[in-house]
Amino acid sequence: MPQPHDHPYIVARPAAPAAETEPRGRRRGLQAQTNPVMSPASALTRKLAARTSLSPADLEFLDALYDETRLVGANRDIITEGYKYDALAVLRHGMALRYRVLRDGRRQILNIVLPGDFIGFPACFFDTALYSITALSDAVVSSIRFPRLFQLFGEHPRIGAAIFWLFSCEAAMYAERVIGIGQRSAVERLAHLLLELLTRLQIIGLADENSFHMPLTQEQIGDMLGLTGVHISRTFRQLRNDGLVVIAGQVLKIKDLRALAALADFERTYLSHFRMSEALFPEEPG
Amino acid sequence: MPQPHDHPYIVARPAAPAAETEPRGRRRGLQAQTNPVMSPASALTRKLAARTSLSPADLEFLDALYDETRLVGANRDIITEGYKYDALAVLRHGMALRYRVLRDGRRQILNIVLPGDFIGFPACFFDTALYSITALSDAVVSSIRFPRLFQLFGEHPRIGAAIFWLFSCEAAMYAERVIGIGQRSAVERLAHLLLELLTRLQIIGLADENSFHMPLTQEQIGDMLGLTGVHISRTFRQLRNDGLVVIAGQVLKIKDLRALAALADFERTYLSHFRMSEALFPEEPG
DNA sequence: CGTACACTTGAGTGGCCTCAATACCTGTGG
DNA sequence: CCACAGGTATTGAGGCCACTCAAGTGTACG
Repeated sequence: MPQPHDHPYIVARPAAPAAETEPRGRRRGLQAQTNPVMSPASALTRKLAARTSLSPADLEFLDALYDETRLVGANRDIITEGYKYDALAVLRHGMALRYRVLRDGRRQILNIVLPGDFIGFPACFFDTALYSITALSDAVVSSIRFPRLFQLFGEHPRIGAAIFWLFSCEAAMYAERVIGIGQRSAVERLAHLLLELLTRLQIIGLADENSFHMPLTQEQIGDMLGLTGVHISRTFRQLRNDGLVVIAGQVLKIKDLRALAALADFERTYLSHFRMSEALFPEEPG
Repeated sequence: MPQPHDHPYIVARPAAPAAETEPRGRRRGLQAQTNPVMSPASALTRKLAARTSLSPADLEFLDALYDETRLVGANRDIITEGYKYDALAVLRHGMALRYRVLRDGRRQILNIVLPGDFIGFPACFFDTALYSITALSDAVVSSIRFPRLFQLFGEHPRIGAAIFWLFSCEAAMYAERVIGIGQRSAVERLAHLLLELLTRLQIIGLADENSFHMPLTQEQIGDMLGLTGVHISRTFRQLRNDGLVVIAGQVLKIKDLRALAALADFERTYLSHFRMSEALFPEEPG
């Protein structure tokens, strides 16, 4: 994957446009990333394999896991609130936002969906979707129909348990956001979000030691943290003035990781605790 | 259980307390559920049966579901953050709070756990618990060890799917709280909480048409909504002045349900949407 | 009758919001 | 090439919602 660092989150685009100064040929064409969609292991497989040991049969099953794959253009809904969906899906490529719009137009972004994350939890377990999910960039989504999901639980218990555990992570991340919005100040929330993004992007190989490409506008960050975009700008300035972060273009670099973590009360543990309890595996498979 | 009316929200107390202002013989709504503590069906079984049809074998399995049962006194932790737990548990009796305390002492209450709710999701799927759960009143907790849980998924797929769905509800409730704290004002949040409590208590038969016993102090409500207890007091006054609610003793009565729901932008659907998708059952069991 | 706890209410403060103006970048079209 | 529009970020002025601090009430309990 030899791309520079313009849009590091687009994993598979072969000819990624370099810097933002360069002229780019076509804007919203989807054709670029079609063929090498997911190289040897998908993001989901990587996430699972990092947490539990998978048998060759498991890996084979994961390779043929998806029922259908579709492309979603940037800024288009993958899931729309109120509609019915009867399959679980996985975001295999690109990024997306899960959000809800209230009657009066206020919007709350619940979380950012990264490659390898599930889409449709908890939506697909309800009769109609509770939230909308919109693609931040061109995205690739694959679906898993329920029969296959249950087959999975029956025949590949380790994968089933791991997926169970991924759902737990999802719930835990919502809970962490409740804590953040409920109790922390604007700087703390922003610092926490930056560290969360850095950590999650590192896990799937889309961030280096201390910098990453910020995929969100300041207004989106505000909608995510219960603040206004204007105030996000002021808060960023504060972080910059304190020498904690540097923003160059759309690349955000964390200059003092320890200080930022201390400010945010960020416990890396809360993401590294995201390892599966061994108790989930009372018996080893053959 | 020999104490007087000090903790009236303890479900199973035979002599339900009266409101302190008016000497009426029985409390409204609390009367019905007094003696049949957990009789014929547990709260969990009732919740499941309301959503899916259970075979006699399923019911029999549910009756013998629990591995051990223990009592927890009021104000004692059922689960403590940072410790390891290797079983899923169900709150069978009493109420509890799930919360996290930050370094500087701020506390965020994530939700209130009612009879029939799971304890230990997502805690038990991590190596150490992410949050603490403390008993509001004397409580009865039963645990389900993992082997039995997996047995359940293998041998009683309908129950397994239903439990899956309950976890989805849990995640969705966290997400709703994010939306509430992130976007709504103090009155809206409080109104929403009151309606959520009313609805959830009604489902398990602990509330009547428009009133219920408020199990939380105002400071606890504040910690739940990201506000201070003082401001909860002011907000309650506003709701009282507007003729929306009445508080007598610890019984909260909603006088104008429609107006309160409109104020809170409360969609009853968001709880009634909590019915399981039929898609979860591609095939009927025998 | 004194302590403890929850609730109420007031006065003053502060964090974040709203409104608004400006600058910048990018793509589009004259 | 420049003009223009749309989206994004920055910065200022003023306002409001919720906070902090504090005093006072009512109830429960020893």
